[in-house]
Amino acid sequence: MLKINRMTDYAILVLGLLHQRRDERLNANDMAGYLHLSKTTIAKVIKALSHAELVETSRGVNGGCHLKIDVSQITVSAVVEAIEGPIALTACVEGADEACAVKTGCFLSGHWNHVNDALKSALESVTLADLFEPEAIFPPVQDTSSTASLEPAFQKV
Amino acid sequence: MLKINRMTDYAILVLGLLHQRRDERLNANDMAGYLHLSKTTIAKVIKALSHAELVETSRGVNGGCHLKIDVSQITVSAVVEAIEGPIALTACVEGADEACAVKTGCFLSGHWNHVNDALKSALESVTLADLFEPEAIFPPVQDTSSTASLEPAFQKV
DNA sequence: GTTAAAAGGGACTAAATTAGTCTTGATTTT
DNA sequence: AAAATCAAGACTAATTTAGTCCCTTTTAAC
Repeated sequence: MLKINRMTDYAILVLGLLHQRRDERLNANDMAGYLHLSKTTIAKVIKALSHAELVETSRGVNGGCHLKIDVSQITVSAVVEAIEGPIALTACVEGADEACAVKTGCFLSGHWNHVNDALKSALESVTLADLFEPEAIFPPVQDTSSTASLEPAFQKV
Repeated sequence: MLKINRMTDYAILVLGLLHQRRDERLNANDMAGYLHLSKTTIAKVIKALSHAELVETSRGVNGGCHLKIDVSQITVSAVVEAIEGPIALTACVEGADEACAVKTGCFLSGHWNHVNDALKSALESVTLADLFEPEAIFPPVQDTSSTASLEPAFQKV
């Protein structure tokens, strides 16, 4: 159905949370509480975001994670690529994980690149700031301990 | 990885074949031979294309299938939608198969629509004619019987 | 009419992908 | 040292996608 996957959804939530609490340093456990996701899943997302240099992490006691660049500079495309790898509609597209086996001589060769580029720039034209918009992204939470009071933006199926 | 799925690939091959041999009426069996795919898989693809009114089919002896409209009027988006259903990056998007469970009050609500629209128009801006281009799409085949001499444009993994 | 060749529809199985968990190791602060 | 935290990667479970099969309907040819 040409949809982004769940992990990418989560990543956007994580980035939204980090944006809202951008003067704090949140660890995976905290985020899990806020977002009602398991710590390990959050950890996996953070790993990818860190790898893509969208967030900065620090280990050890009081370690955690914060945004490396402002959400106005993070495109949807960047998040998708951070989690799902290069955007490549088909194996025929340059930059695909595994090259199309019949590339040479394939009658579609090259044409998919156009489609792909169009798609990519569509995703590049929207930043997370556009996505989140003005005010109150997440309703403020008083108690960061046991039970978080925040509903997930996307329901866990 | 945000890729179109295999069936959509096949659909594009089928449409390419129907375009090349547009004054014939091809049945699933013939196409299977040309494209090195199983008859049942082709049948499935045709079913969807027929449903989307991209091809016209006729049953019975000497039945088969041909393009309903010219490839210059078939967008990549139309093919994707024919096979994979409405283009909806997330459940938050209007027209998604199953609505986002927390739509009301979801802070991302509406914003995904922009992203999705951008993406959709990217896919709408390219027709199959653009994809196939000028000449010889499929190398001419002399013998339509047992062994087809045509390589598949996408390798079956 | 009967028969054979086709598509239509839908259920089912198998394969592939994605999500989620767990375990072990490396860092860093107290 | 000890505890908290991220890093890496293997592993399992869940979900999705691909592919097959069976039975029905239609239609041309005999």
